[in-house]
Amino acid sequence: MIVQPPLLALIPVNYIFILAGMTGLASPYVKDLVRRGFSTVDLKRLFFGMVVSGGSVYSGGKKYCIRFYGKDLVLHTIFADLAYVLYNARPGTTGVRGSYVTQLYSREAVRELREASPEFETRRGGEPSLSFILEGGIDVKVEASRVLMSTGGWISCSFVNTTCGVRAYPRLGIGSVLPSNTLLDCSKLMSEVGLRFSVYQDKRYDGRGYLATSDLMTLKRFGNQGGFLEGTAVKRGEFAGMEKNSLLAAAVRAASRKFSSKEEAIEKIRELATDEELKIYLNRLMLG
DNA sequence: ACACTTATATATCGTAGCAC
DNA sequence: GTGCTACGATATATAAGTGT
Repeated sequence: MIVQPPLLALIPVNYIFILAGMTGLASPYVKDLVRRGFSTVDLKRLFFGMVVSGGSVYSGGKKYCIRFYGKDLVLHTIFADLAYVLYNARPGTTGVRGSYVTQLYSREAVRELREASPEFETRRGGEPSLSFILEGGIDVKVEASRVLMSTGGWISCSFVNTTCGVRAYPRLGIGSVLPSNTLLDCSKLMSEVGLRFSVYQDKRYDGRGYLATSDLMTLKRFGNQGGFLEGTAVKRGEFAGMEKNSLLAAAVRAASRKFSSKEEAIEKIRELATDEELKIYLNRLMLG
């Protein structure tokens, strides 16, 4: 439960920010959320979601710090914007070996996060629930699914040999060794926004696992609901560096085709993905 | 508030292999 | 042979302190 002075919490943030001209927001994504009338509570759901799936809390002595980690700079911008809107603080971002850390120093934020997700203690075996997201309406859930997929999710495309050629095999997933509680909440969230995942256990870590699917309907639906947040990239493997959404779209289109070799399949997917990136780019131009 | 350090838990993927 | 599920490697991105 996110506890707030009741009235203020439900006033859409845009009333405040339209007046303020939305100055100081760097991320188009957060601007858009504000424009769409997301309330403070809803933005907190997304903010805490980001922290739980890709950050940490630290409080010791007189220090209160919430951090966010990851290689996608856009996500740090979003984290920083949300922190600004919610706590009127400007977290700093520092680069560490090709990745980034963004640090928010706010006693208030730490208190509220601990309240919303008391089980969140990543390296002490905590099993954070996502109830603070599941309590929200459908709009937040859709956005939360995108945010979580962007911080902890992955898209990959591998290949299998068949007698009549090579077939592409796309897979969409989230997590790797998430605790079962978190995993089930995650799965619930996804199914509530129409995405069907299977739960897989990682036998090496008892009770931990991930969600994954190669169901084309789910891949397409996820894409139609906005997919990964724009600007997030594939981090490893054959398609490292590629925009996640481009690979998603390319893999969906390649899934029903046959190729003469793995190399040909990879090349074709690169081509399709470049097309997608062009489309995204043109779209952005047209939207201004 | 920012920057540095460090160990290791783990994120991310490739592929083997099952059932049908 | 297709469509899944499970397994496992491994490079390193995190997570959490600490120093200033």
